[in-house]
Amino acid sequence: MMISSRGRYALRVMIDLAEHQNDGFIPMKDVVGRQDVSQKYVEHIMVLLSKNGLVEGVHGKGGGYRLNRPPEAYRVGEILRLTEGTLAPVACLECGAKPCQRAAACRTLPMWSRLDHMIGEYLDSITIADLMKQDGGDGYVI
Amino acid sequence: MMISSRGRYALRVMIDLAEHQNDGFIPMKDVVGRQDVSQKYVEHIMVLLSKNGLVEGVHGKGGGYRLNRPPEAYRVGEILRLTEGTLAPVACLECGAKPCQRAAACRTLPMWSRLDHMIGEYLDSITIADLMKQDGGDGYVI
DNA sequence: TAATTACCTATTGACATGGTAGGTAATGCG
DNA sequence: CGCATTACCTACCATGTCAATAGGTAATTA
Repeated sequence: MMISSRGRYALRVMIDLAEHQNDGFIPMKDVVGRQDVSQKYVEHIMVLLSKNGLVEGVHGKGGGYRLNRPPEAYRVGEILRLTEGTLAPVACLECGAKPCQRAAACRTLPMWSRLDHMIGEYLDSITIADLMKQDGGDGYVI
Repeated sequence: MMISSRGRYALRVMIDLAEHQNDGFIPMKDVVGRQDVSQKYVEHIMVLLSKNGLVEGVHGKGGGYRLNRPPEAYRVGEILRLTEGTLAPVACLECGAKPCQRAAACRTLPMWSRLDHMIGEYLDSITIADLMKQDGGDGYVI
């Protein structure tokens, strides 16, 4: 298993914010009520999204969070890389991994590398706007 | 990160056994010496592979492990599903997961489902025989 | 001033991972 | 037979992450 609750919650919150983007700043209390996730846990995630400029947070009454861009300008890959730390399928491909001695002779590295590219390209091809449609954007629901 | 050392070690051992498939039963001591992994840890993995019929183990002097099939008859996906337990990118797609209440309305499920298919199909398209070639079988090294 | 809301720091319990320890059982060889 | 060799078994351990909770502080509005 690759994507943890942290990343999945982040996506769901972002979609929820996108669906209410015309309502000004949305308090987390509302989002959490709709999405049925732990408020205290989501708070941590929001700090991450906020510090990295994906959303803007405003304190106090009438405050909450708001998207900083239109939904079609958020790639799923970007959000997941931020919340998960990496999307690499194996440790040796993680950003900042110590170089592997065996890399040159490794029989499996090309496979991992190609898998990494596939996953990254796929998740970068989808935006929050795509996820607002139930079918994920291509009309085909599995 | 999706594939742990357990799965990566399993693949490396299987490749090593494939490369020495004409030498009869190969003791783990030899494989571990070549692959530079923990013998005690690999022992656990071998029991799993053996119990599931991927390899055959023979006790005593002159014993060791041997592949039960030709290398081209092992799909990487099969080995990884066995050692990792699942290849699903999210918990709700794991085999035996409790059904999610939100599935019907879930905005992200189609995406996860498609990603799951992509990963599975890719890893099932590669065999141990492919991995014995340095380039992974398509002549293109990233 | 009070209510509301984001944000901060610390802690927790559960679990998986990677590995070690110390055996037992089977097999071949001298 | 006895010994070395090898797979296999059970148990344990250290570390880290995950998901969540607790208990605040700071900013903002009414």
